Amino acid sequence: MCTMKRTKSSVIPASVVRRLTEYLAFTQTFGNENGDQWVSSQELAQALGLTSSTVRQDLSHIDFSGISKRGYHVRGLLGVLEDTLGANTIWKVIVVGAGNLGVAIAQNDEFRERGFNIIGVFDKDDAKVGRQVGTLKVQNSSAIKEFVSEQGVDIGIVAVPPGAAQTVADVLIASGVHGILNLSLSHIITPENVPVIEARLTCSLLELSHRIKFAKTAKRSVPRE
Amino acid sequence: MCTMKRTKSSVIPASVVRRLTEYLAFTQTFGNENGDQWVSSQELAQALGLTSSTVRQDLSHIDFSGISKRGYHVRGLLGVLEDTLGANTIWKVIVVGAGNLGVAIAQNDEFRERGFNIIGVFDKDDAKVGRQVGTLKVQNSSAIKEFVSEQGVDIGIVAVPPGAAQTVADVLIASGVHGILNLSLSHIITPENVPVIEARLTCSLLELSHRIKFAKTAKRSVPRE
DNA sequence: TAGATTGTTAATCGATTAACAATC
DNA sequence: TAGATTGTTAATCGATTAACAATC
Repeated sequence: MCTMKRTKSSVIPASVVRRLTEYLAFTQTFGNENGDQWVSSQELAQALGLTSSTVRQDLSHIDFSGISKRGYHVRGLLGVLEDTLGANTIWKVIVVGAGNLGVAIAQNDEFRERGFNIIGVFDKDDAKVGRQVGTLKVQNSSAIKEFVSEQGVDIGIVAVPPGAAQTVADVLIASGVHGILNLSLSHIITPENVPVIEARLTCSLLELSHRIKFAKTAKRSVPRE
Repeated sequence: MCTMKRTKSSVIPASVVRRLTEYLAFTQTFGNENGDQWVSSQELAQALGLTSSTVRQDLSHIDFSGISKRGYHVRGLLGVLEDTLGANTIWKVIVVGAGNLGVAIAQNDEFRERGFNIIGVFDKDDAKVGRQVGTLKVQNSSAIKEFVSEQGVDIGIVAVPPGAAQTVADVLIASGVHGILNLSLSHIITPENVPVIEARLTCSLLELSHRIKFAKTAKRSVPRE
């Protein structure tokens, strides 16, 4: 199913990778909805609020060619995007922090369906340890290290209160995870070989809050073609 | 409590606003932890993986001055950041989509504590309508418009399946919300006067997945001073 | 063939960093 | 005073957009 193509140039800029995830999401629904074989840079741009130029630049980073006058073959594009983003890889994931958010993440089937297989939930609060979360039981945070190395956990999701985030991240890194998704309010610093993605809802809400407050003076950055 | 200062230049770039939210988060815990009166651009930079130059540039966008040899007064900085980000404003928020994620968001006390007051949860699935979510009952999506205009809802959080996201957004916009937080997989297009922030966990996980897969060739972008 | 759309180069724009005078 | 740290200007770097030859 997944051809062993590699990306053309070795490093794809983060800004481009972020948009690749959007192209993937769009292409997936696009294919389903109207069985179209082809999608143009123009169409992609319009759907995602970009210029067609940006789309073509972005897609030039992956090892896949469009065809003049037609555009990009939808299923082919889908396949290459999946390869590039690791969307067809099964990852072993644990969640640290069994608060509201952590529990919700752990129970969310969507992640599993997309290959992010949550196989453990941890909390340092004894009152939460042992609780059932979907098919899993909350384990004590002291067990993280052993669990990660025994199970070969790839990704740690950090969903703890701000003060504890860096400490938890340090444990995860020492335990051997390959990447971290940070949902906690405070920034996490990791060594070069452990990428971290910050996905903090409160920060996003504050950004929105600012934009609303100063909406009159703000200019949008979404071009229409 | 909130001095009526305004930002210096009318528009703060989105990249800067995003970091302001991080400065805020850091400053809040920094103040609490070690009662320090002053924080330098150097310290902020180190904590957040930036250069001190970036920090000073960023802070030059807000109407607040540091003092040579000492840095920035922590409480003062905190106040101005809160003003700029609207962190001391109470917003009325509704959640559309009562799936796992939507329900988790609605029940998460942290948002309420930070001024994002969730006063309604909606779903178009009759099976979910009427269910209790914390102190709220899930309402039918058909009631969104009336609810938004009557209650003066400011922010709509979209947590529905990808196909439905734009439709839901359109209803929210027509109903008069001032901003949208999009948690659904697909991109949302809004008119200029309704800012939208994309906060999609699956996209973040895919970004992480890519970075892990191609870690050897990737360069980190977090400078150390 | 003629027209549309790609891939790519060059131009523009914006964001980050370096450097340093001002100042506490 | 001497030294440290700000605020700001200028330089660099990277990302986006425009333009157009190649091509299907």
